[in-house]
Amino acid sequence: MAGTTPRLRADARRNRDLIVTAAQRLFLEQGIDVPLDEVARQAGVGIGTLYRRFPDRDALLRAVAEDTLRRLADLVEAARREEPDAWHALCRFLRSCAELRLGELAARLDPHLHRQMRTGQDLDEIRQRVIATVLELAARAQADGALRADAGPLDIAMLMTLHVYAPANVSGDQAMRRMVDIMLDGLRAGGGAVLPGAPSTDVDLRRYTAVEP
Amino acid sequence: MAGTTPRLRADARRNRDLIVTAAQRLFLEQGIDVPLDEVARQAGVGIGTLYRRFPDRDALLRAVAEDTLRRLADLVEAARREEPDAWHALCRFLRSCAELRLGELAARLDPHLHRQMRTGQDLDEIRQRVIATVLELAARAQADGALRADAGPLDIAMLMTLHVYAPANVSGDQAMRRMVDIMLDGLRAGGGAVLPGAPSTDVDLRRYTAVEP
DNA sequence: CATAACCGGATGAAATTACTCCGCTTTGTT
DNA sequence: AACAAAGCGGAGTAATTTCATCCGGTTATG
Repeated sequence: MAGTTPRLRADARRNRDLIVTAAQRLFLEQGIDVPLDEVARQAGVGIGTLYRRFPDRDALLRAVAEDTLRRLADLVEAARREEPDAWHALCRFLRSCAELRLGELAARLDPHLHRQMRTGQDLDEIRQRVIATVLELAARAQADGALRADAGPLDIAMLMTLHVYAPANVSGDQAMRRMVDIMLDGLRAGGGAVLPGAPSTDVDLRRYTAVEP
Repeated sequence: MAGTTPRLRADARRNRDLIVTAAQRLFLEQGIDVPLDEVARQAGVGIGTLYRRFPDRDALLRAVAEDTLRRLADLVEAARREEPDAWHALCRFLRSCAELRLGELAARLDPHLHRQMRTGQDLDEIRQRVIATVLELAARAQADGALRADAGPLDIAMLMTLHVYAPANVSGDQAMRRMVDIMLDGLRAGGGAVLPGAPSTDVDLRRYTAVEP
């Protein structure tokens, strides 16, 4: 991502963004193997334009992943910055994350990125930032007594990549929101465990987050 | 499904089951558009065998759906029968449902079944049974004061179709189990809502279950 | 042991998807 | 304003994937 992009003409830049956005949506709706023609069509650009900017599917995949991680980082950092209370910050982040389905997208994208190691460094840096911030919030919320003591980072990670098939006439957004709210209720301090089940906190931590390693 | 199957030779029957089982697994792992060749391969039978038993993809889809719904019905009815306490029955059902990912499978399958209405009747009958039993359990649990008053059938429906991308080295089963446990904690009476968000109980009920209509 | 049912995979048809190429349009610069 | 460079679109072709059939050999069952 260094000198490869000396500059991009205004229209080119705009189209590039349209493509990434369309890809993001389609990856979620139809899986990451959607035909690239479809992506171009949805983005409202010609297929040639897409292929010029992204020589192959992997390039597009990486671009989408980078954008996703970046938005994720923005979300969690904004929440941390603007929300004094750690628990509220966590709630806010997880909620927006679910609504935008960013965590899910990242989780789906991730396995496909490890086949191509190049440019993986950039992505990894952002990912680490996300992980660190989320963990910090969780730790603080726990220290404040707001987050259950037996909740682990793994729980947060899973909350981030949650997905439900929304019943008809309920938007995916609403469904996700509701799910997350319920889970946050479950994670709040004060409730005992309904069923035995290991707290799953005894597993190596740093490795679990939106984007699994 | 009436007189179409006068009888099936022992090996034929066995192979049929192998195919359905393999399809079930692959539909979950790779989506319902896996190549049929792959299904045959995983089932350990020739492609010819598959096509003889299931003339086209839709036939296989329907067979898998039927099996899935049947297992779902067995689960919920067994839970209701063997567990005196409604809340515990509900927990048990939702837990096993999540572990086997039956709800998710049903949800994924459902939209594709409505293109072909034939034989839809049989399926619908089972589905109705599942829905009715789950709703009954939920109502009873609520009456017992175990399930939060502001929890709706929609919440149960969503719990059934939940899915998380399990982080590496954590099995999907474990992940699902944990998620469901947390959500059940959240749904238990006693906790207040973390965030506003409509209780989503004000939507038509009978229509939301594992298999959305 | 006879035969009807069943098995498997090689095989060709059909559909999907990937990717290139080039004449025309837009942008930004002098 | 006028020119050069960068960008655009999509028709068209190649490659791959997927579907679906057919038939010689095999196995269950009475």
